Amino acid sequence: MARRARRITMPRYNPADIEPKWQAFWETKRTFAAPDRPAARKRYILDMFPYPSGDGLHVGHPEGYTATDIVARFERMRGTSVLHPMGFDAFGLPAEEHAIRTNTPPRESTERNIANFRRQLKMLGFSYDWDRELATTDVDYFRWTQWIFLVLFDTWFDASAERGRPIDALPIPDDVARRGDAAVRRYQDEHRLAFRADALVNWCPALGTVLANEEVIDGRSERGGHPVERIPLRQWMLRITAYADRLERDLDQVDWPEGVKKLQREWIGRSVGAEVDFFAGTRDAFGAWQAERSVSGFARRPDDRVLRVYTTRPDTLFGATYMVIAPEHPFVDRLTTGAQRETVDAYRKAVAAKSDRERTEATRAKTGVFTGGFAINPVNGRPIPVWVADYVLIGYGTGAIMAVPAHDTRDHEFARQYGLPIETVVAPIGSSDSDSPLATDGPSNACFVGEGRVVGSGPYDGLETDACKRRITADLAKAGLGREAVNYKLRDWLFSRQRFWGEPFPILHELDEQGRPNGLLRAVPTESLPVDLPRLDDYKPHGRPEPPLAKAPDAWLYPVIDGAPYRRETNTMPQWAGSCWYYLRFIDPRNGTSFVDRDKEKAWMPVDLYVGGAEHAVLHLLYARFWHKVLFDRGHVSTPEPFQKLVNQGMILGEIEYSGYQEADGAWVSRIEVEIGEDRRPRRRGTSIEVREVRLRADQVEKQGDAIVLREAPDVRVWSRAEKMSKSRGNVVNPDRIVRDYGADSLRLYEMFMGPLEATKPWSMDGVNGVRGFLDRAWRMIIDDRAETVVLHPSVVDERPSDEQAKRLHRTIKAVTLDTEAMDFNTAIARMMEFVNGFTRDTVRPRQAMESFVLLIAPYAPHFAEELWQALGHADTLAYEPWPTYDEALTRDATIEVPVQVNGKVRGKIEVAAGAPSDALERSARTHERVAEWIGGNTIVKVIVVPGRLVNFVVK
RNA sequence: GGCCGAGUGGCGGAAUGGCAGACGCACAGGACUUAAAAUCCUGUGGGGGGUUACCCCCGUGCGGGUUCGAGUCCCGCCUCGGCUACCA
Repeated sequence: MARRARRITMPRYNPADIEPKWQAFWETKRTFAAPDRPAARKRYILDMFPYPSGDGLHVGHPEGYTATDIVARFERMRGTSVLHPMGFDAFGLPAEEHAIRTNTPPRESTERNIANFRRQLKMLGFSYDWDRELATTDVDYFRWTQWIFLVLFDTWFDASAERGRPIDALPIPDDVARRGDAAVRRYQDEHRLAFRADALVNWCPALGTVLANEEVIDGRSERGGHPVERIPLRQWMLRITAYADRLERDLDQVDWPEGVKKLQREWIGRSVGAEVDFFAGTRDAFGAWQAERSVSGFARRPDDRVLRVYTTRPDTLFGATYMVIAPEHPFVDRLTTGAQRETVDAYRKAVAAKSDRERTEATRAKTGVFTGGFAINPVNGRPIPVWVADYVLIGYGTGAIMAVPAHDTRDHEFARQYGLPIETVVAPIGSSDSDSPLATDGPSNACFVGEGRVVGSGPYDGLETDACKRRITADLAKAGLGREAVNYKLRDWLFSRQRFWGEPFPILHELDEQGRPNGLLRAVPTESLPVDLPRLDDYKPHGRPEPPLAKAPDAWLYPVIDGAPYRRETNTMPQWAGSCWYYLRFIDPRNGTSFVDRDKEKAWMPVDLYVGGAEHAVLHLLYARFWHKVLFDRGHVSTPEPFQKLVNQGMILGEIEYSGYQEADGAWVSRIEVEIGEDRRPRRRGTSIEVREVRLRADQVEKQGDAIVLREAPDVRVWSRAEKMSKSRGNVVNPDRIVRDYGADSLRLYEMFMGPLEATKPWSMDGVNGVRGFLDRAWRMIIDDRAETVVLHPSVVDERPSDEQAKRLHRTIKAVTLDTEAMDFNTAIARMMEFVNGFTRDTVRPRQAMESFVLLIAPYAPHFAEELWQALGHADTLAYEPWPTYDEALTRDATIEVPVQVNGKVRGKIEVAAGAPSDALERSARTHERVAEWIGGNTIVKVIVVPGRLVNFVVK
């Protein structure tokens, strides 16, 4: 027994021994501490830091982390100065919910969860510089989050210079200045990048708390299913819209996946069109108004008599047959006639009760009511009815539209539903074909949203869409009735949350003599930062629609500064805040006087490689870019963009599962006979017979042609698919278990070997086992597994590699180097497997080749490599050993095999010298016996020769 | 509905427009063993032919196209996955 135990623990590859050993080594030697400033070439390699949930890491985390770790270790070995830090995005709802449930401060559970995450990350052997670890919840960290907020608060956007500038530099109009100091301060407050405005919040009376959007599902609270109301509350906003153009434009500078750039562009949603004023008065007064406008020009703000719309299709103005205003539009009351008042009021009330989600449910039929009022189309003087409908949003454009049902699908749907006229004003170019929508559906029913030629529009007839847009817009501008306008889908960022577990705003509200806020704000002086969270007696909701911090002790809530009493801002920042700038703090995490040292920032920024999930493609990355640009404008950072290269790792799904469907009596139902009903329950197609999904084992099914069928009943098709890992499906893979059973290096290697980093891939336990088998074989290639201690395999000797071995070695070095650079980790691993397969067969394994191999695999399986490096006689870590180099000449064969095709089909192969020229190739190919047979008596029409690749005879 | 991505052996996947299926898993056969496990070796897209070396046909979701040549490029579809949702 004793002998057996020794055999297993020593010479066999045993990750349970060597992984903790090397982790301890790296930690005590501070192997991966990054220099303050890079020495030579630098790489800042960053992971999107995790939210430390109570569940710990799932296998998706190590995917991206392993990828960046490989790049970091690879770069260090190439002499690059590497900054590779890790931290925790630790504010968040789950911790607060836990706090409410258990009445313990959220910091306690947060720190427990961080400790668990840290343990798991260290167990995987990532080469982070742990000296730089931070959490967004650290008081030392959010002190600077608050400081940056004050930078935003101190900045206004100078549109003419297109950049943020100090609020002191904001020009104050004379009339404001004349009204005194308070008026000036209010004017400044209105122009800050951080400002306050009324916005709707989700207030749940039953829970007595305000809910985040993600806590509201179908108008009810996620917990308990209680109704949620939308009530207005004074909120902090960040003026991200001011940066919309730059956020869009600067996407050209970064090396990001095109898909992510596109998502951001669409989220910003820049569109160019026109604002047009419709006179909302009588036809008689219209002429006078027109005359007035032709003198005064287009009004900066529309007065009470006009309804202003935004359109991207001014060319369709003649087709506007009605107008729609949003239910929240201030003109609703004015336009509503007595007869319609009751209907309109009822409609608005009904709409107000609906959640955003209900309102935007696309499958829902459009609703709306007529106001009884009319407005006059400025291009033809025709009065058209004004409706109220919730398909028009108050927050976009002007909150009012001209409806052109012939050329807009939404207007078309609405018009058909309420019997409003549809008038065609654009004809598709070349529309005489029978397949045009106009021809098939009849002009009055058609909806053509494309561009074409203008018809039925008086003087504009015959123009093409673009030309007509320009002409009409210019004509309207001349008449003072319209102007070109740009709009964005992007809205200002609602930045406050009614939560405890977030960064407090460093803002004070001035109080009047009665102790009530007078509406004037004061920033907490930067030397008084941080504003820490107070300790609360309990974390239960207080039942009022205001933040939990309103429950804070008076000593916190009502500070006195310079003898004046203030009330602290009680909102907290959203979770996004901390992640907007953590990459900067990593550069200088313990700086007590500045958020980051200017020189260090200059030396390390930008982040060269940023890896994370695609779920952050828009919000996190857009918010961080926005903050970065503000800091850039104010001279605090040196680069206009924070993240140079972005890579999204793909999702890891559960193991492939097979499932079939059965009726209640056990009868199988083929997959194609199953449909999912409205209630999301599966039933037999076209019937009401419910069927249930049954999990099948792999040996119960087989593949027949394109279909997977039941082995016992081959006419029954079944499903084969991999699902997202989820607790409810029971297919979650726990990294702790994988590390225990296979080792961290196997987990790392497997996740990289599964497929391309960016692809969605199913998990496979057999795959993990297979990769472990590779490490076992590689171990035995170098270590004598029959010895009592870790000693080299007798085949490992100090000899020069044979020519054949040298070729294999140099080819492996080349392939692994290029693949690692390109982040093609799966193929790099395949090349290393080939190396092991080759050298395992050799009984002479030159030490030099073995050492190179160990260095190549080091970024991928670092513990494994360190142990072998030590066995090969090295005392120190290999983390900074020079990356192996290859000799291009040694990777090449002297002679190569070239396929010869006849009419594109391979009919033979010829052996030629590697550098053989075309004519030699062709000559050799012609002599090939079987090729000659295939050419036969035909005439050669053409010969294609690609030197080194192939010869192709085209014959007739 | 829109946008993005993907469809290649039994499975995960590989392939600058140039020999489809590298590498791994699984499976099968063999060696070692009293035996099993482990390990090592060999084979493995489908179909057909041949005594062996080997040869032929088909094959990258479907239908077209460009090209001497297409998994790869273009057009039109189908299926699956992800994201998104009336932005005028």
